[in-house]
Amino acid sequence: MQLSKTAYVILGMLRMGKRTGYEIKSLVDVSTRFFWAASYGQIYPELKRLEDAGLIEGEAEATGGRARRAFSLTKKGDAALDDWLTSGGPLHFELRHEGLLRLFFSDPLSGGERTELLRAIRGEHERVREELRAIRPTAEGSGLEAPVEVLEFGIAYQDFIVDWCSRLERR
Amino acid sequence: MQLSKTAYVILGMLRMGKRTGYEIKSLVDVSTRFFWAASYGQIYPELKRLEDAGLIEGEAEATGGRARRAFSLTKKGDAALDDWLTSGGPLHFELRHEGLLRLFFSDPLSGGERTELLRAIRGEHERVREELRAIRPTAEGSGLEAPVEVLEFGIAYQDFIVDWCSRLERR
DNA sequence: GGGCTCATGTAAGTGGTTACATGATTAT
DNA sequence: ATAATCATGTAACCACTTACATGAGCCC
Repeated sequence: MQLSKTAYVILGMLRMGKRTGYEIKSLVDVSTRFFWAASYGQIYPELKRLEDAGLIEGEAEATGGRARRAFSLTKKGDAALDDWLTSGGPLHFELRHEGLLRLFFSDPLSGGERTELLRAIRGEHERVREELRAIRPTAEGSGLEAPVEVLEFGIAYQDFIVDWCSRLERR
Repeated sequence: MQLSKTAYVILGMLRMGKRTGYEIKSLVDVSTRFFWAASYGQIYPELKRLEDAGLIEGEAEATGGRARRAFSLTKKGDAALDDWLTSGGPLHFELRHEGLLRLFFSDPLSGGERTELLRAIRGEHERVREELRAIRPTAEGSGLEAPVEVLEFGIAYQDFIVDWCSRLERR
């Protein structure tokens, strides 16, 4: 029963507590997004698949508002998540970075144009860094350790790229 | 005439000289791959589209061996590449990192299991770092500056992640 | 009344990978 | 002889994004 990585994002979020698809998406946007994004177009169909496979179960909650279905892990889903977390095998890693791509081909550009490009790349990463700093309180308030550590990594990671751009700009 | 990023990879590679689809793929694998990968399934159809759009032109070379078609940039293709290199707008940036994802959900794991996970992540990045170091001579022999700079970034980047893993492992 | 957040979904499209089919030339 | 490399391409599939449709409740 080959699950996609995004399926594990959902299982992981559900282990932290019963949640709706909407809540999962909101959580992803303030946590895993910078190293694993997910859209509604993935989440809702995946919830359906996971439910059909018996890894999660949804419960209708008529809270007066619009109908909502909150999901929780079944024993089977809990086991599947653990299996994935502790399994060996290669860890998928992929980077797509248009800035580096442009820089790679930048030899024919003028010095000014190259500096401008570096500034643009740095700007993007500064922006992401600020976004990550903004969600720090949320992560720290969760009571969990790992999300904070990963977030700190994210901030340090953006810092690293920002510094590298600055250094190159000065040359 | 919206071009995909991968189309620009092709245009960029062709500006460096006339090349076949096979050669482009080989070049990508020893240069842009770690921040922008491309497969034959993308390259050959994209070459066709670019030719139809008049951005590149192919010339059959009957070199005795199997029929091969080497492509070069047209003026139009050259201009399109320059436009992209100097245009403003947001730079697409995306990371997918299964290791960080697992780490994010690792609170329920034992200390040993978490350390094992960190070691696995570090191992992957050490492996990529060695691959990048191995292609250093190729980049340096190209006579171009930018590819070397970007490669050095790649190595430093892998180093950064390796160090971060080591630090966490010791805790 | 208007805009925001909560909430659920789907359809169309994009971008990309994997696996396959084919075959000549070159190196061991 | 046989394995690796050069070389071209396609079909099926997968993962993901974007845009849309719908609508209730809540705050100003």
